[in-house]
Amino acid sequence: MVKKPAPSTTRRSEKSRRAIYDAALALVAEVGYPRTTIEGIAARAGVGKQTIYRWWSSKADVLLEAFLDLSARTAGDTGEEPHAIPDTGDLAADIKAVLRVTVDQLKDPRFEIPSRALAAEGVVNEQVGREYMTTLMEPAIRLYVDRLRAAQDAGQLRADIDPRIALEFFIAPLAQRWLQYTGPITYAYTDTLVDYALGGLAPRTPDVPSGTPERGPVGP
Amino acid sequence: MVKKPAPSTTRRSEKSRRAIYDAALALVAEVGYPRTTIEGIAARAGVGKQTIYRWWSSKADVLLEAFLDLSARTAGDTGEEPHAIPDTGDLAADIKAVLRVTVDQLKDPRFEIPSRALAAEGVVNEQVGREYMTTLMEPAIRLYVDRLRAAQDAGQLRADIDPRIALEFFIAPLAQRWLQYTGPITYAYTDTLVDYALGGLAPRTPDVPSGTPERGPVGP
Amino acid sequence: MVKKPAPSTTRRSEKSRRAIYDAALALVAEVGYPRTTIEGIAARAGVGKQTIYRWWSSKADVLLEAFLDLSARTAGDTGEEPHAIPDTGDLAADIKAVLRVTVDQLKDPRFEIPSRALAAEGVVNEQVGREYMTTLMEPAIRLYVDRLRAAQDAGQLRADIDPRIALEFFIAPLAQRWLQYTGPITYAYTDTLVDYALGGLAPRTPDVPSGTPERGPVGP
Amino acid sequence: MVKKPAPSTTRRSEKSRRAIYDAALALVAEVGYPRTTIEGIAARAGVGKQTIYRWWSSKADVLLEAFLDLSARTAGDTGEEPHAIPDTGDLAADIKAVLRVTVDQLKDPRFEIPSRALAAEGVVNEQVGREYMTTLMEPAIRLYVDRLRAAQDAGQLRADIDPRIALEFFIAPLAQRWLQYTGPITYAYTDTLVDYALGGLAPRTPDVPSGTPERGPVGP
DNA sequence: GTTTAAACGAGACGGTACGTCGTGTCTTGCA
DNA sequence: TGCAAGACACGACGTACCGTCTCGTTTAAAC
Repeated sequence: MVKKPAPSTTRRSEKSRRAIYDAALALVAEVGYPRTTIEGIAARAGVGKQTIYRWWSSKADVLLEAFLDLSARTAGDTGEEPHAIPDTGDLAADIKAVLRVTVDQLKDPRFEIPSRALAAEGVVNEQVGREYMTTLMEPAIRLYVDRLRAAQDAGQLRADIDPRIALEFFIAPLAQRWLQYTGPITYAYTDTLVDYALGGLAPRTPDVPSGTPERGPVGP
Repeated sequence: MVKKPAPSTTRRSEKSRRAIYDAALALVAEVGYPRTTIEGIAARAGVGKQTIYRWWSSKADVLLEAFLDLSARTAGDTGEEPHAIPDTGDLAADIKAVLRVTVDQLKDPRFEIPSRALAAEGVVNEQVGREYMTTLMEPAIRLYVDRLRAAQDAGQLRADIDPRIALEFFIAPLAQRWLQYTGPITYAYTDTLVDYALGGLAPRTPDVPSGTPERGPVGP
Repeated sequence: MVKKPAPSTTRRSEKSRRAIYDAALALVAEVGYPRTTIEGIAARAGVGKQTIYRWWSSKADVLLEAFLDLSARTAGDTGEEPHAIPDTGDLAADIKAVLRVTVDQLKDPRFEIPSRALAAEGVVNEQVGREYMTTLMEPAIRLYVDRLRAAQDAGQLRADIDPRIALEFFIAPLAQRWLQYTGPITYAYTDTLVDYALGGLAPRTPDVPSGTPERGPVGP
Repeated sequence: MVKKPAPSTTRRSEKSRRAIYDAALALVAEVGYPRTTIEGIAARAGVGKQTIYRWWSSKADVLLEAFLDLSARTAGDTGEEPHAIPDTGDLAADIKAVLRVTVDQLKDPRFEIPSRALAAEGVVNEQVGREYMTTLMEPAIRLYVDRLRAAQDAGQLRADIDPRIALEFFIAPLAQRWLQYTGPITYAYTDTLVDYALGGLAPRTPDVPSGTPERGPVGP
């Protein structure tokens, strides 16, 4: 997790690590990311600053790991969403359900503040950004890919669609509204996204069943 | 622009403002946003710190205005994209063309570094985020809405589609790839986005298999 | 006073300087020199650390100046000893009187603790040592030289004596006992020093009135 | 030597002790006393920090013992001065000779740096100061006392002189010049000290003009 | 010759202070 | 009188050492 040269992990104090995670998450939640400081985390965790610098290279790094740990623990508690997207046979309904859970999570302050902080840091710090992508988003993305492939096998999705791109229709608009305040985030909104994405934006013309839709203005 | 109480703007030194804009953009480009400081901007601009604090409330605010000014000047130079999305009658082609310009811009370091910095700040600082949205994104969004409405009038887009949501299929995936390093940004990619979005992801069958309620406008 | 490049002294805050002097002397008196820290001085003086680092280059430097200021102020209050060694015509009595004052001062904790700290620092840090010598000791030394020259003129002191060296007989033994705990410091002791120094250690042999006393063992 | 409670010395590693002495002296010589750290000594000696803390109570303590060991070893090599001040019958010459050796030693960097460091520490830390006095200076002082007593017996020194005080005329001025940079240290200087001290500063006249009570031993 | 308890090297730990940098406010002197 | 220059109180930075505290691992004494 973007570690310092990692001194022999054997002697490492588990208690300190836990305390640091807790302090970091608590402080970010209480005062926000920019006003969370390494000194503050250390003081709150009852830990020397050096203990943080020994194991992590930056504030973002601490928070990333703390958040990952939180996610892991939360996932451990409740088998919420982490294992797979349900496959009831109804692709639209399945994805809508998952997105509703995502909406809830985006609004849960326990998750929102640290993950927003990490996302922001990742925008400007490519290393953190890629780390965030890899450890936090990629697993979820893979679940979408799996579900979409299943849908293709079942003929519910066009076979020529790249699932890696298709899933962006579900999550990217939501992400943008969340990250950039471009609009409200509701169940109705995510439901609509799924409908639009699956059905397409252009009118259904019987004579053009599939393939590239752009063929210029159809004259009358 | 989130100003301080704004002392009588009449006496304001135009020369200082220009110098501050230039210094801010130059520093962000050279050392990145986090290592750009107000002291640094003041020193580089040959200006007292107080002159910055008098007119702006934060580093983000300075940069936001500086970037806006840059955009305005650039737009003034070349009538690039700012006025409207072309309407050749071919919706897909028009949007693809615009997205290609957007791709170019996202990769132009002159724009990328400051706008990425502002986007990051906006993620974590809601005030900046909304300001960024309003002043930088909203104008572009309106152009999309206009073009999509025209397409609806022309029957190239389903009439029951909300253009404000539809346009997110074009820009949100691109934004996410750019902000969060979730994938490469190419012309082929944006072209594909347009195709998928307009055509939909589900196979075109007379009866839509999934339980989506909007089955497209049922012609009379 | 071993200053930093000395930013234009005009803007300097007199209040801060006073507060720093007071805090430094108080802390040294209370907790001793090694446990006096720049952070502590700044906190006690209600001053930013940078204000100290701006004007002085080290803890020793602050204390040296503070002590000098204290000496100046004290001298201003009481016309104690600073102007001259009295000349009653009786050299021995005059020097004994001055040394008694010195003994008192060496035992006054207000002076002892900081000057001991400075002396210690000076032993190991030549720059501080020379500064200490120049600003604190040299003026006193000059007074001794003056008085001894007057005694030479009056025929109370051998004409071939270098006063610069002679005075060391009065102050160096005292300094050594004080600095190195080589013996108790009392009026009787300093009186004895004066007597021994003026009278010499070797027995008085009428036939050798002056000149170099070492002439080998005198036979029978 | 101000030791920690001293765990059973039997198991003690001689090799480590030697390494610590060497490292301490080397570091003090190389970077000076204040920048010599216990961590540094441990690292250089290839020894755990605890091994130092187990046997010594402070940096000063380590160095004091190391220096004492160095002195012992050096004295072992060359029978330089440690045993006695020569007694050729010529008191002045004997003391001058010893002081010349002292001058050489004060200028030998091998001795100067650590002993200056210890002296400085001793000025400010009474415990170290007394230890320094007892273990390093006292033996030498005793030699002076012995020699001066012999001189008294031989009638070369006034019988009413306290040798413990008299010897300070020889070593205190030298010590002060060395510790406090109050003047150059040369053979000529120490020779002069001896001459002045033995002969006295006041002119040799049958009746002593100044009011000093001790007029020398009044013969029977 | 084996056992066993110490001293050992290594180094993580909670702390304190370092000296530097940037913040946002306040003050001074020049133009 | 507005502005550059910059001193100020504040506070976080990342580093260096402190002295304490485990960890295995020698190693020398006691068995």
